Amino acid sequence: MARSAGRTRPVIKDVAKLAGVSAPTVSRYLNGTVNVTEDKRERIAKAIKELGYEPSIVARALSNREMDSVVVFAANPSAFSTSETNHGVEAAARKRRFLLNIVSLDESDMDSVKARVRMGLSIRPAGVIVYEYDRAGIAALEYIPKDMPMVVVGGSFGDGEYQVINAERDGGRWMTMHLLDLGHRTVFHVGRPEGPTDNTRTNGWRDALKERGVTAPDPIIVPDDDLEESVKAGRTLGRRGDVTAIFAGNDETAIAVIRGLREVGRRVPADVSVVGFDDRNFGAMWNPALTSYTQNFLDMGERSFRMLFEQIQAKRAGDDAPPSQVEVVQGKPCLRASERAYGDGEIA
Amino acid sequence: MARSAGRTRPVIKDVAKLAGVSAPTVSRYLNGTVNVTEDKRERIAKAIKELGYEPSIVARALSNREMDSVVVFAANPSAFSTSETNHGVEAAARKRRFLLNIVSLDESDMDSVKARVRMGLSIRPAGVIVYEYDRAGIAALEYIPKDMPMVVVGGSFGDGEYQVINAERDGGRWMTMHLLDLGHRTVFHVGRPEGPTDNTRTNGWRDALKERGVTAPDPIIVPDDDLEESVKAGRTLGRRGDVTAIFAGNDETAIAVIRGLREVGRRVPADVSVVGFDDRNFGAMWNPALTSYTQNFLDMGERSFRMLFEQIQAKRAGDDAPPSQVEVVQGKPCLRASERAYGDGEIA
DNA sequence: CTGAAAGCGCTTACAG
DNA sequence: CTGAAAGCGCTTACAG
Repeated sequence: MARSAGRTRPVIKDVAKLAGVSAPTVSRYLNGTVNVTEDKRERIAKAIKELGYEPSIVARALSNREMDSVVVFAANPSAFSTSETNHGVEAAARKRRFLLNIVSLDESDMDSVKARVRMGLSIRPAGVIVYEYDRAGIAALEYIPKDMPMVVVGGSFGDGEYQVINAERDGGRWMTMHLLDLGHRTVFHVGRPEGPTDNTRTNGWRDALKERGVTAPDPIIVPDDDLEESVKAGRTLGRRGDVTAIFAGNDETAIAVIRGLREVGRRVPADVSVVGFDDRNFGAMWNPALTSYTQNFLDMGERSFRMLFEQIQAKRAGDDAPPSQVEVVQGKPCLRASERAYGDGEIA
Repeated sequence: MARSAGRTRPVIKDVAKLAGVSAPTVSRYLNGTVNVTEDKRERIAKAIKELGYEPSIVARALSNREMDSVVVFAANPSAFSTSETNHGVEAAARKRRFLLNIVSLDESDMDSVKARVRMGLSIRPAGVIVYEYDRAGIAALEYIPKDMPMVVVGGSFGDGEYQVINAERDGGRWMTMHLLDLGHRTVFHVGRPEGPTDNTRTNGWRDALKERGVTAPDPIIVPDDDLEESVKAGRTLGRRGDVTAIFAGNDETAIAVIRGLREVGRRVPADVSVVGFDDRNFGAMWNPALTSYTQNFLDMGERSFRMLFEQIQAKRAGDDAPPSQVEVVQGKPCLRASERAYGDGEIA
């Protein structure tokens, strides 16, 4: 547990003195705003190295009225999707020497959203990223000044200007199509509450059925974290003769549904095909190994920062904002053993 | 997607003018460093409210040479333990109006540790929290100045001054004891690579066996994320006649071990008891429902910040640093159905 | 191309 | 208790 000795950090003036130039010249060298003659460049570089100088990002921020920092506003901060996206943002930000601030939002405390956003903005970040999967994220938008570079992650294809969307809806559509392609007449759905955006798995399921011209059965919506309800949904569906394929809103739900199905004597996948979503929670080791769909949140995070950075650069250069854009980050299916073609049942 | 209009924020001078006092007086009111007369207090409070004034944390930071911010250094940023601890830190920090910066470390890129730490320190945070579960975390310590308030999370009971430790080792000991209490002669272990601290599950397993005077069998260490190896370990152990109880280093491993055991014809828990750790990944829905051990990372995060804040306050007040301390955050066992008393096998 | 001056928005001695 | 002044460490017009 060695700790280095605490000596006071050198400042720009120290560098200037050692290099025999003025502080503004060092500043210009650092920021590349104006040309600095070659010999001075060299002396400055040498001085910086010798002193181990690192510019104060705080002083720079006060001067620039803006900090080289992004703040991420996210409800549900300990979800895998959130932390993995954060990680991607941080990695991309670090390359530009931007710091990441995390401000959590709380779905169950909507009153605090405004205060939290203001607190996050109090460092005057260069830009913000809002995870718009839920009401808190959407509420946050209202408090973010219009001229602040911003990108919205994960939400709807609404009227936002800069968005990075994940394949929630596309994925749901894909999984449902897959089941339909296997010959199932229709696909039932056990999903989670939908939230405020339309980029949802459940909508993807609806899309697929609609495209194939089959009427969507009523979806069964189970509260988050209530596995017992999902087991019950499995039993309910298992007792019906016409259920041969189920798209579950996530892997936990799928596994609970399978349990319910078995409790009423249905085999998976022999009698009923069940697929999940997220590819988390160890579905690959399940019996049968669970077919699922995985998303690339790391990539989403990186792309979000890059999209934000374009806006920041344009703003700093005094240019027009880049054209608005929506990037869709595709996930991919993980085909395993929990589903099968319709009619193959007797073989199992 | 409403965005509020961007007007420029009021500064301390605006408040001073409106309240009919000087800026330093507003500052004193805000920081409570010196008494301000009642009538002025009221006028200032009114002006702040009227203008919607929020102090610039950046300007304050430049003046104080310190920002109201904590930086967390953590490798493995998308792990549940990390993000949940972060969440706790953030929640506690927010109460003190501190911001949270996240800087990820990378186990596979030890060369970057120094640069990342320096970058994190470049905002001059009031304190830092280092997650010391791995080599990168430990390496980071070296670059943090001695006079910087710091708390170390999760690591060993080493020579650190301020530590918040989770129940890795205690938990491992508890689970092993539990199996021993059920009458098993010994407990085998399939664990993950141990890392650099001694606060590990595997050490807890050793502790328990030692306390009971039983010689520890060789542990089987499987690489992270290599489930096949764990399945293999299950097969290997299953072929031996003397294996009746296994403590797995986490739930994934436990489930893979169970699979291996079954492949060679052993029943769980009838023939072999298996327990996991972490209580993640849906072990409760497994068949048999997996006995495991859960930790409170949220609480760890909150405690870490509070411990840090004590140091920060002392430093700012010019007082001596608080006495060094180690807080151990206990987890708790989740007893389910994957283990049973030794000798009950024939009943199953 | 480069330096002296002023300013970003606070806080902290220093007088009163 | 309170105000005028100076300073935190940068950057950006403004002259040269």
